[in-house]
Amino acid sequence: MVCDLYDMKCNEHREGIILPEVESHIDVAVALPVYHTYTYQVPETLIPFIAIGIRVLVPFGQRKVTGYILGPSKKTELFEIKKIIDILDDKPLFPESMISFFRWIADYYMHPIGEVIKSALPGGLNLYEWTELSITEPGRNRLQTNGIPVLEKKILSLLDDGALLQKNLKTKLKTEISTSLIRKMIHSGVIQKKMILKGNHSGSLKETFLTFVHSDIPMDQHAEKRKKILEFVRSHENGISQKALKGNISGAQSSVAYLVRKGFLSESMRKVYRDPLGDPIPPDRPPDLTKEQQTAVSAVIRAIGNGFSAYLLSGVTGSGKTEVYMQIAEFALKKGFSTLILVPEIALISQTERRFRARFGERIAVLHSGLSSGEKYDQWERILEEKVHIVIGARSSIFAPITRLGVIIVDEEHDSSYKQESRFRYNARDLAVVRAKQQDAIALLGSATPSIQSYYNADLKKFHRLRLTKRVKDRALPHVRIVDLCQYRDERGIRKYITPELLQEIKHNLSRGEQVLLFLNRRGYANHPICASCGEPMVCKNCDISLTLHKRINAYKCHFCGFSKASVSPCEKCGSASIKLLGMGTEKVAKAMADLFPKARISRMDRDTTVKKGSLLKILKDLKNNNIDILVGTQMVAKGHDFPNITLVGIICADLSLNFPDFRSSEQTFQILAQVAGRAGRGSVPGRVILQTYSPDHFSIITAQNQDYSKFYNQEIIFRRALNYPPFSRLIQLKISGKDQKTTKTHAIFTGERCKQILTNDPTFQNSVELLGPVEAPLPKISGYYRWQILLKGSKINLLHALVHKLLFEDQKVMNNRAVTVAIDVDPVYML
DNA sequence: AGCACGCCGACT
DNA sequence: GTCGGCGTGCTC
Repeated sequence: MVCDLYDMKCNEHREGIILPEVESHIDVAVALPVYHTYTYQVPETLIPFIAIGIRVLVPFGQRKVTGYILGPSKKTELFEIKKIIDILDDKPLFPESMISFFRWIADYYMHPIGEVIKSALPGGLNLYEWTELSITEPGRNRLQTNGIPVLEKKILSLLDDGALLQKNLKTKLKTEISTSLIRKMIHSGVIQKKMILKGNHSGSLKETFLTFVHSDIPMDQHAEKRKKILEFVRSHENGISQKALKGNISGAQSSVAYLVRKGFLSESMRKVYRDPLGDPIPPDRPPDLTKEQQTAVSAVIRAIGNGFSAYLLSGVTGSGKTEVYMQIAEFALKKGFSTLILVPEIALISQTERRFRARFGERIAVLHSGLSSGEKYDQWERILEEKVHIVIGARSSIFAPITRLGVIIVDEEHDSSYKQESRFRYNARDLAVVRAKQQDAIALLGSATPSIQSYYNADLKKFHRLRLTKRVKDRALPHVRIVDLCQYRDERGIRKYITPELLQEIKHNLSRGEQVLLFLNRRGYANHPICASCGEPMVCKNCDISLTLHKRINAYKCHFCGFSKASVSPCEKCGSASIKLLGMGTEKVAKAMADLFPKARISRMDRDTTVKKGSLLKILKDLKNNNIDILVGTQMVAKGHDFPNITLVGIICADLSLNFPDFRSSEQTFQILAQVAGRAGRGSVPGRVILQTYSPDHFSIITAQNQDYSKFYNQEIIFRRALNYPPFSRLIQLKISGKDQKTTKTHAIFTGERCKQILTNDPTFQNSVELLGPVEAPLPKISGYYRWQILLKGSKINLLHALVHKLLFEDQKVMNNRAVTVAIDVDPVYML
């Protein structure tokens, strides 16, 4: 039932998309958080119109909901089978081959299959039936009378302004309303309920197109303009959209209406694709490959079309991995296969995406979180109709509806943004391998700093290893100098971090007109404000986490929940107005640079300066055109950008991620340092890096100095083995959270007890599953929610699955608590 | 998720 | 007695 990642056996393919015509019973996954699928009957007349992957409207309990056809029903009839109400699509929304993928995901991540499919598809498509409440005539009369209960009066007056969905009424009232009161009011006739269907916002965008018919127009005072329009339309052989015409000839509206009415022009609706790509990018041509690149490319293209295999491409920063990807995609295209490229989720458009666009132009589809659901739907349709064969996008693109899949490429495979940390917790990097295996495709994971997990898989020969050890054009790796921050501990303020060594190198660069990149993985000005008189730290009221001062907006901000308060706020405890600003972020570093080098052009690149659409592109453009001398940034600067003019990278403080209470902190630190250092010297001038740290002897830092991945790996793997952490064990984390401190704690302890009971009572678990916790989470309160966690550790994932399965289905009390949520995180990444 | 049912304490 | 709050279970 449950499959081991990378070793799954659920690889069934069903052929053909039309269900057997004799079969009128279908298996449907409803788009709701329910774990089972349901059987429905299709009326004889509708049978020709159904297929796997088509959505249907079905009766479910008291209402109608959207469901997805998974296939013919195999269940025996032990219950009354209802009929489907409607068919919502005229063609499937995804190829049939994806059903087994969805099924696998639902099992592996223990998530309801309907929800899995729903989050895979572009949003806003589904129909649901909701209860709408409205006031009646007797209700209006009652509203005028005196002495009616407060709550009832509130409801009546809200509904008097217009009908409301029951669920919206609940949010508007703020206080919890009982279904009983509503029921009573319906019964007494002051309000009434009606079921209404809602949803389905997106779909194809259609525009009016005009085509030329003839031009024998009567000669009157409008003739000149009409002639002009006719000639313009005539010059467009395939017709022109009304929108484009209006853009070219002002005031064409009324004339067009006339010309259409009289038959000089003909009007038709055509599907148009909304273009999410924005600025055009100049095209490029494939360069000559290095020997190593050539080896990597040919290894992969030989394998395309010959069944599943997986590759790990480890190539140092600047070794030209993207070029390898592009040539593989080009070859796959020639062979008639599609390529899916996953890139880390970063602000709107990544360097990799831009380079693919430059090479392939309109032949690619992009999918990322910056698209509206309409734009996403258009891209989805282009892929589904096989109009494009290269798809590039972030995490959720792993669900792109590609039919003839040849290769799935995961760029920067170590990046944690492949892991989704909300509602449906999955890892797109892992799913890439699973999907490739199911569809007989190639999985290619690439990184300069591969995850320990993937490198270990290569050790186990699950992945073939491909290496790029040299930078392109024989460019040298940057020289990294480590500066021990301990010797500057007693300096005042910013001098603790802007060391003489760093200063000297910056001066050197500025004098030569070369660019500097300063990296600090923390945004804002000061991240640790404390009261100068009583020492109380300034914390967020929702999160129990230190607030960060942001000078630009003149306010303290919480980086977890977004809460903010004015920068003049006094101490909550003693009321003193004098606040000491300890700690520092990119804003403070940028200011220090401006003070030290008043003539230098300084820019900042972090989430605060890039939220506005286009602002990231502007920074990148300024860098490219040498309009920036010093760029200060967070980890955002380390992600896939190519800055050819940067020759000096200063890492202000390398220790920030080293002390996290997380078994992956060394790995994360090595990755970020090696990546940032790799930003230096990507042009013709060799790069230098100043790496400042309080732990100059830590192996993550020493190995990052030489970008020596295998040395890092060999040390880290010893720790993992000794402590039995992944990749030597598997983990499932139960994340328990609730608004009430006490009930959350109680439920966490209760859940822990249930786990312990199952483990001791069932002999299959003996000595093979380890229970750690329940404990309060390292960040015990975020956004007003108290957080606890339980970690399940074992050598076999199927035993961990079996345990959680028992919690899910045999003990309703654990998962069905209304006040406390227990989230299941299979292969957790973020464990704070 | 959303809805109904039914058990209980508080009130006429 | 009955109203309304809340926990529980079900949806083909």
